[in-house]
Amino acid sequence: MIAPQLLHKPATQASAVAPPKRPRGRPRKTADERDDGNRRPALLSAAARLFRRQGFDATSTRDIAAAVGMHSGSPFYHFKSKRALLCAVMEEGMQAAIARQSRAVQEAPAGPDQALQQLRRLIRAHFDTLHGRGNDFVPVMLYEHRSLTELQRLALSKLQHDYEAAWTPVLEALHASGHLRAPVKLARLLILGALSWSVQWFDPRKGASLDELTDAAMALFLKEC
Amino acid sequence: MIAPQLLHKPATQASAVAPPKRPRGRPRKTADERDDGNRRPALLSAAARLFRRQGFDATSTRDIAAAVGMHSGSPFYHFKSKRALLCAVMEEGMQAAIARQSRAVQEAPAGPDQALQQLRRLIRAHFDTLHGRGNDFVPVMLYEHRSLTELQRLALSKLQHDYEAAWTPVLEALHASGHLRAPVKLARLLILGALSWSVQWFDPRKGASLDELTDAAMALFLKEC
DNA sequence: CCTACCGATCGGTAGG
DNA sequence: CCTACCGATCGGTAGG
Repeated sequence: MIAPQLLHKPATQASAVAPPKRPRGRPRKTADERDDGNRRPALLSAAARLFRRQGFDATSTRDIAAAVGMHSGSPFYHFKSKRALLCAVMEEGMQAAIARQSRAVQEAPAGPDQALQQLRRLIRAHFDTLHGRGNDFVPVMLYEHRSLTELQRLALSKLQHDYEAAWTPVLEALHASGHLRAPVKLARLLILGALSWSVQWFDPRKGASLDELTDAAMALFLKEC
Repeated sequence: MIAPQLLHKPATQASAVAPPKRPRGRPRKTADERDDGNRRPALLSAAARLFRRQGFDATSTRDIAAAVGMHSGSPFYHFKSKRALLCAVMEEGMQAAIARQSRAVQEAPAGPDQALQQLRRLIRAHFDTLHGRGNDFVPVMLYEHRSLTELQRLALSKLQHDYEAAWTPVLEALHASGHLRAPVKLARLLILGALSWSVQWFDPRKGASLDELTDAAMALFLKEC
């Protein structure tokens, strides 16, 4: 019989540098039950931040390990390759972006200018995805798409399609009402490009705010009517 | 004693692999007179193509050397580092782009809608710079800006500024005439982004042509009036 | 521009 | 998740 208090971690512990002691006791059966399972999100976040700042090739797996207090070989316990880690970052980012996007669109109030409000919310949600605090996952995808294998690209293309698909009905409505003159398909590509390119120049600490950016984008793409 | 013929290479020789014989005769004095002086443009073109396709980090200097039939150390005879080669590619690309752009703007006929025609030509010239045959230099700049040193970025920023500056008076005229509603500075950033992002999705072999793309962009950004 | 080479770094792994 | 390590690759250089 094991004393109950031995099943608990010590209260004080240098959590960032020293590896936490493994909890002992009953055997762990599923991956979710493992204590080290919760290092995976930290690994993903650190990788996203470093990949965004330095690029995929310029970031070593040793950099990533060090950023979360691991030793050089340990990331490969969680991900079978550096590329798999990159792909996981992108998938995580796209899932969060899709969730954020559909939340935003659903909040748009019904009314005569509903499509306009929906577009505004899509644009604003996109900027949040790119420039929100800690949102490095999707910018990594925009930059490092080329570093994936063909198979990984295929896995991601469904998520990308879902993300972009949300724009089509809104743009079609705006085209029908005369707010948008360009062909819908090209308009979608150009609009998403205009917004996404902001990762190259937008600095949250100076210049326009995300709200002002959203206003400017709306004014640029839409006719008054 | 060694038979003289053993000192000569065999007469038949695969020319792509074997290095060409040096011309003999009078000594060469200036760099321009050297036979190898004309290998530099080939090196730049090969580097641009490979950097665009594979990325800067994923392309080795050995890849580049092989693409022009050199041996692995020889590119460093022409460029003092891999980064210097990258920077030269970008400078070359920006100079060509600026020349192409000012040619295009000057061709615009005077008239009541001159600013409209100038914007159309700016857009079309930008697409040519990104998607014209052999125009890999500027796309490399858009992708690999991060791989430069701080000093190199500084050297390039003047060229970039000159390129972007050409858009401002045109956009200001269109703003004044009511064709453009968004603030000029943000409009310029968003427009250039929309166009530049096309390196991610445009395929000259299918879908819209560059002329159709230009039409769509004009329709997207401008009001009828 | 070639030959021959170096030092450093990197992704990844075996075994515990 | 750590320890200890490997094979491969890479940018760059000395000397000719």
